Amino acid sequence: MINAYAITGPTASGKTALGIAVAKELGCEIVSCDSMQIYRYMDIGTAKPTPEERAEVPHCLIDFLDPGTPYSAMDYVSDALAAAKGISERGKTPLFVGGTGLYIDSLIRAESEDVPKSDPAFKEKYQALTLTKEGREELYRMLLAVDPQSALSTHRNNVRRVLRALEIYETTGIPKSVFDEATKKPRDGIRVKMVTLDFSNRDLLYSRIDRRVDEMMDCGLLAEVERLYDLGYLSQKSTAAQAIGYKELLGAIRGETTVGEAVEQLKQSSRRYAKRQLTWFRKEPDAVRLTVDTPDGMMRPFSDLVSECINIFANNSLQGE
RNA sequence: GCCUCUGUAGCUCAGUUGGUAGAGCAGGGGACUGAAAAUCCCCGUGUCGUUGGUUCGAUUCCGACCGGAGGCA
Repeated sequence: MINAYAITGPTASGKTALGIAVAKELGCEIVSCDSMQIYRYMDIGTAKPTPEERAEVPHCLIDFLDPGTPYSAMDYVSDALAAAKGISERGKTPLFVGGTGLYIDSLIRAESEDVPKSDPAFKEKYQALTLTKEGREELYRMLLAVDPQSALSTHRNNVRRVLRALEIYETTGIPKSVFDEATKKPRDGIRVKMVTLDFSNRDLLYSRIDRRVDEMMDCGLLAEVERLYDLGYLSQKSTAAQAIGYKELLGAIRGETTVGEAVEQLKQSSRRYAKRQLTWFRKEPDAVRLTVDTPDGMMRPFSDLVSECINIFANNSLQGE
């Protein structure tokens, strides 16, 4: 049994600094849980921990792929489990830090064996149908016919999910809803105590996001995006091209918008992303919520957050144990 | 000082031939297991600037006042 900790929360909530401080106190090594920090060259825009920060505490699952290399939640699970195992065997505790909710959940919850990999060729096959409303309706009807349970829990407009469910049925003959049953249980072999950072005052979160974007621009985000563009990493299908910050500034580099407009869009995309993250983490059944701000709209003292987080991790009488 | 235009949701504006109002954006809520920083769903009550008048009834018509923009002096 691997015992591990996790710190999650929306972008700009202070996960990175808190994680490092807690890791130093508790003798942890950090396993990143971020779908974009895995890529090299995307440093400023992903708010990747700096080399100095990474020198303080070992980090893994950062900076190990070229942008555009396909990577999935299941790739993350196997990489993260391997990393956690290694840390655990060295007598340390893995501390997962990051904001990619799907990755964390996939790691924590059980998975069904035999779920087929996602195959790009399958998407190609139905590409034409996804382009029209009639085609999308047809895809949905196909799913309804073979896997009504998944169809009913998936909106007909959500083409990605409809396609994925269809793919699973076509390749296995078994409805996706059957495989999904397995994910309701916790994963064997690992137990994760999770703290999610939360704000009582969202205006504070949003002003932190706005300020951080300005700081990223001051640190040369535009040049970073230009470099990725020149290296050819921001093509249509690339993961990097869908990353917040990169996709907005790409428009400015191409002359479609001004840099000022792109920065405003970037801020807004980040705010919306943070909101989605809050929605996700709010629903984590066993996570302990750590409110990082005070009622009058200030961040709580960092040392208080560190000690409170440590207390939560050290407390063995959590629910379900 | 006079004239014209204008004041409706956080913002930009529609609209009501008089029966207390609706779009876009912003914002809020939610879903989510092999693309997830992705993808998708749901949500619009606001002293219709203030105050008198006409009217069964005014946000709508009339007057005055207050704020804003422009023009003439």
